[in-house]
Amino acid sequence: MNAGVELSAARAPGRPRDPQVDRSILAATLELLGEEGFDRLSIEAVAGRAGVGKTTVYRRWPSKIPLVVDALTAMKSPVPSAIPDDVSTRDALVRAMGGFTKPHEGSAARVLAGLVDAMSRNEELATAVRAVLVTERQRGLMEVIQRGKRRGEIRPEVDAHVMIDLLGGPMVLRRLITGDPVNARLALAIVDLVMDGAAPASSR
Amino acid sequence: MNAGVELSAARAPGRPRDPQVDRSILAATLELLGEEGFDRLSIEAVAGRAGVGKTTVYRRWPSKIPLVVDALTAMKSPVPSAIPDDVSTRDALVRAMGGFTKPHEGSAARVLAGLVDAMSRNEELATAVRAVLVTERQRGLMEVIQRGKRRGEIRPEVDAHVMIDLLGGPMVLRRLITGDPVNARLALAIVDLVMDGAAPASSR
DNA sequence: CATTTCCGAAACGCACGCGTATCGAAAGGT
DNA sequence: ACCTTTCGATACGCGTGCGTTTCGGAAATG
Repeated sequence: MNAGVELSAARAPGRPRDPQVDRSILAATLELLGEEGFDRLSIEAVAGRAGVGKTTVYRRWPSKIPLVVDALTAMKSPVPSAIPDDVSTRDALVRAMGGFTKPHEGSAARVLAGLVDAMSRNEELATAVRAVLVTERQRGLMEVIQRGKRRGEIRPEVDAHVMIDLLGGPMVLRRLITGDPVNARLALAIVDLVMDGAAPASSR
Repeated sequence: MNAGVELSAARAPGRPRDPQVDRSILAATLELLGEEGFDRLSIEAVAGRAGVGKTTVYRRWPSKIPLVVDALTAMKSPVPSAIPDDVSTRDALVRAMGGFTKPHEGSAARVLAGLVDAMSRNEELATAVRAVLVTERQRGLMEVIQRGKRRGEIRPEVDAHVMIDLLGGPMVLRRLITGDPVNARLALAIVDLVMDGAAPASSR
C-alpha cells in the first residue's frame, strides 16, 4: 500500500539529513577504532573527532556496536583483479598474499586487534568483522587454490580451508602477536613452503 | 655491606605479608583477564574476586600492567617432555601441535584475546605476553624442527621461523578470529600439508 | 607490653562516558 | 509565511573505577 511513495522517496517533511555527516562519523569511528580499540572507543570521542554533536550520532545509531558494524562495512576493500592464464598457481598465490603486505593493511590489522576481545563476547560483532575483514580475503585465496586444482598444480585431496588458514595464519600471527615483519619476502617463503613442503623428496 | 642479613632474611619489623594473599590476587587477575579482557579489568574487581581490600593490592603492585605481567608469569606451562628416538618428525610435530588443542588452551586463548589490543599500545606488556604465552610454545616446535633437520626428515634450507609460524598461525587465527574448530584432526592436517606440500610430486 | 607492619573495609574527591533533554539556528517541504 | 526535522552545543543525573586516606584489628619483633 502506497508502495511507490514510501519506497522511492518516503517524503520526509523537515530538513533532510546531511549525508556528509554520516561519512564523517563513520570515518571518525574507523580512526578511533584503530587508535583506541573497541572498548576504549566512546561515542563522545567519535562525535568530537567528526566535528558533530553527540545528538547527531545517537539519532543515527542506537549504540556502539551497530555504529562499528556500519563503519567496518564502509571499509570494504576493492575487488581483486582476475588472474591471467599465463600466471602459475605459485605466482598467483604470492600475488594474493601480497594483499597482506601492503601498508594499508597495517591499519586494518590495528583495527582488527582492537576488535578481537570484543568479538569473543559479542557474536553479532564477530560476524560482521569476519564478513568485512576475513571472508573477503579468504575468498581471494580460495579462487586461486581451486584454479590451481583445476590446472593440476595443487593435489586434489588437499583441504582448501586448511591451506587458506595455513597461508593467512602466519600473517595474522605476526601482525597481532609476535610483531615480526610482514613483507613480500615472508609471503614468498610461506607460499614456497606450503607448495613444496618441508620434507625432502626422498621421504615422500 | 650487611649482605648476609639483607639477602637472607631482611628482617622486617612488623607483621609479614601473607603469601597466600599474593596467590589469591594473581589467580583472580588471571580469571578476570580471561572473562573481561585487559581494558575492562579493574583493580576493584580483582580485589573483590580475591576477597581482599583494594589497599592490599596497591601495596604490592603500583598499577594494572605490572600486576598482569606477574599474573601471566605465574601462568607458566609445564616443561614439555623429551622426544623418544623412535618417534618420526611428523609424529613429533603432531604431538607438539597437540598442545594447542587441549581444553586448557581455550582459556589461554581467551586471555590472549583480551591482551591483543593492549599489546599494540604497550611494548612492556607485549614483551611479557610473548615471553609467557608465545616463546615457550615456539621453543617446543623449534626443537622438533631442528631434530628433524638432523635426522634428514626436514630439508636443511627450510626457514625454521617461517615453519613455526606456519604451524602455529592457523591455530591462533582460528582461536582469535574465525572461531573455526581447533582439534587433533586439524593439527594432523596442518602437519601433513606443511611436511608434504600442496604441489603434486610431478611439479617439484 | 610497645612498636611496626599488614589486613579488610569504608569513604573520599576526581574524571570520564553514558544516554537524555533543551536550546537557537539552519534547511528543507507545503 | 508556517511547519517539521536536522544540526551543533551545552547541561543534566547517573554509574564506575581511579588512587588515596582513615579506621580498627591482627600478627609479628624486641
